[in-house]
Amino acid sequence: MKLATWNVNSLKVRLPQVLQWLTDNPVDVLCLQETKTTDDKFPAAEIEAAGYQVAFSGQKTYNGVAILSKYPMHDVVRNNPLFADEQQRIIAATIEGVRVICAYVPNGQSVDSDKYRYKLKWLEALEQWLTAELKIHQNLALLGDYNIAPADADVHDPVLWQGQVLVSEPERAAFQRLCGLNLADAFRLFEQSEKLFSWWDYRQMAFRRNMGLRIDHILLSPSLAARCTACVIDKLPRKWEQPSDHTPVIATIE
DNA sequence: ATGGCCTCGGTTCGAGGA
Repeated sequence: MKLATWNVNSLKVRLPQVLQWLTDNPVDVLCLQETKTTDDKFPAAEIEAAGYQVAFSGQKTYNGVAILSKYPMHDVVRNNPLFADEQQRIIAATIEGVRVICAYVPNGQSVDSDKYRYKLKWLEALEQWLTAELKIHQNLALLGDYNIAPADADVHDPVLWQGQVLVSEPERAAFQRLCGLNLADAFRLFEQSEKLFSWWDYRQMAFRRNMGLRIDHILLSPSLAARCTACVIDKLPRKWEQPSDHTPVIATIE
């Protein structure tokens, strides 16, 4: 089973790329973030025509998440039941015995902002909900845009980024608390090259200069981590015309 | 160079992203 996550930065703009990517990478499950579209405008027919079932939770202009699956989805849940949130940032479904949670963690803007405090509260509530979910589901995968680079190895220039949003200690501590629920960062289960990232700013020719961060992650419960044989970042779509600033991450479960 | 880009909504700019 292959599980993937991709922040597409507008599904309306990126739908052709998503369909192309699925043709090239026929994963079983693809979690999308920043669909930026209301549910009535979601391109379900086009995705279904490509052989995927779809569950989505969107809003106008901002946020929005979706799960694309080759297999039926059960017990679909939108948002964290422990956290009242106007923003559509979570959708979950059980697929082939795996609880798949697709998350778009708030960006936080800057460490002194209200948005940052919202981010930390949001992550705390996510931890609480995951604790309950893990008691119910042995096989659980949390995929998405975490907007956190967990360690300096995930940052192109740790000195430049020190203390900044996406990298700050409270955010990293929140990420570690998720790992403390016995969730494993699939990417770090394997030996990886240095300076592999999942996001690059549109400005400053950041992609060409590999000025990136690894902020898109797949966390796996112990039973899934034991069956995980690979986790890779696919840089290719970042080289396409009019790309998302994020690129897909894929985990293989045997 | 305390900024550069992309998307959206909806107008010709501001908000938000990261």
